[in-house]
Amino acid sequence: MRGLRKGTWSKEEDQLLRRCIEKFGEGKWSQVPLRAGLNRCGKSCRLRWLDYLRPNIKRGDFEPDELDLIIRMHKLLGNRQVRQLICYLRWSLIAGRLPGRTANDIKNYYNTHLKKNSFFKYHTDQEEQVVMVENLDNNINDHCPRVPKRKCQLLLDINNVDDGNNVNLLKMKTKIIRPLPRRFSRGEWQWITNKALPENRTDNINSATAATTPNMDSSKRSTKFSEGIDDDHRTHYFNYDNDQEVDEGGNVADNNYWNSFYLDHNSGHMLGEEQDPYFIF
DNA sequence: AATTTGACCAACCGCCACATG
DNA sequence: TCATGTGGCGGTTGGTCAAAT
Repeated sequence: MRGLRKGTWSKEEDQLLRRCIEKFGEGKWSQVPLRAGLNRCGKSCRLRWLDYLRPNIKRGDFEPDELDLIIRMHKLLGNRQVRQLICYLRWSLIAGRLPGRTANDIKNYYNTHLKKNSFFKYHTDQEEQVVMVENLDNNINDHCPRVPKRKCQLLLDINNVDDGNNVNLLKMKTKIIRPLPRRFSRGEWQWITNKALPENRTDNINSATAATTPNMDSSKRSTKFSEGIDDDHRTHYFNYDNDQEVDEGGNVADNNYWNSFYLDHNSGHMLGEEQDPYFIF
C-alpha cells in the first residue's frame, strides 16, 4: 500500500500504539492503525508491540543461564532430521523458555554471537551439565583490540568462573534447566518425532493426560496444564537455585508433580517415572 | 579531524498455516 | 472446495554508532 510509513518508530508513534493496545487489547492488528491513528501497516504495529513495547520485556545482555539454554535448545532443535527438509528453527520456542526475551532478540543474539563463524565455539557436556566454551583466538586481548563490548562482557563472565588451568577451553558453570511443560498437537508431535501418536491419544490435553498420567490429583493436574501448555503463558517458571517452581511474585508453587520430570537434552524428551510423550522441552 | 570498518539490532519481507465465508 | 484475510515465524536488510585507521 502506498504512503505507509516505514522505518524506525518515533516516540509519538509508540505512545499512540501503546494507548491503542491498552484500550482495545492485543489482536485484530489490521484494525490497529485506524484505531491508533497510525500511518503504519498492521503487521508493523504487531511487530513493534510484541518485540519492543510489550510490558515485561527484558533487554540488555543475556545471563549465563540464558545463554546456556539458547545453546542447548538450538542444538537440540537444529539437529532434528526434519530440519533437513524444511529450514525451520524455532526461536519462538526458545523465547518461550526465557521470560521477557523475544524471539527476535534471541535470534539476533545468536546470529551475531553464537553462530559457527563466531568468536567462541561451544560444546555441551551432558554428564557434567556444563557448557564448554572454546576461545578460538588464543590471545584475543593482545592482538585483537577491536573486541566489541558485548564480546568483552561475555569473555569477562567466562573468565570469572574459569579454574585457571586452561585458558582456551573454559567451563561455564551452569545449572540444569527445567523448562515449562509444553503441549504438542498431534501433527506437531509427529513432525518432531517422526512417530505417530497412539490412537487412544487425543489433542485435548486434559482428557488425554487424565487418561494416561497416574498418581496425580485431577484438579491439580488441570491447573498445571492450563498454566503450562501455552507458549504465551509465562507466569510460571523454575527457580534454578532450588528447583522450585515460583510465580511472578516469587512464591513457591506446589510442584510435587513437575519435580518428577526433567529434560533429556539428547532426546529432547521430558523424562521421569511418569514419562509422558506429550511433554518434551 | 575525517574517513572507514564492523558490530549490533530494529524493522521489514516473504512464506506458511489456519480461520472464515 | 476454494478464495481471501490474518497472524506468526525465520531470514535478511539497512541504519546507527563506536572504534580503528
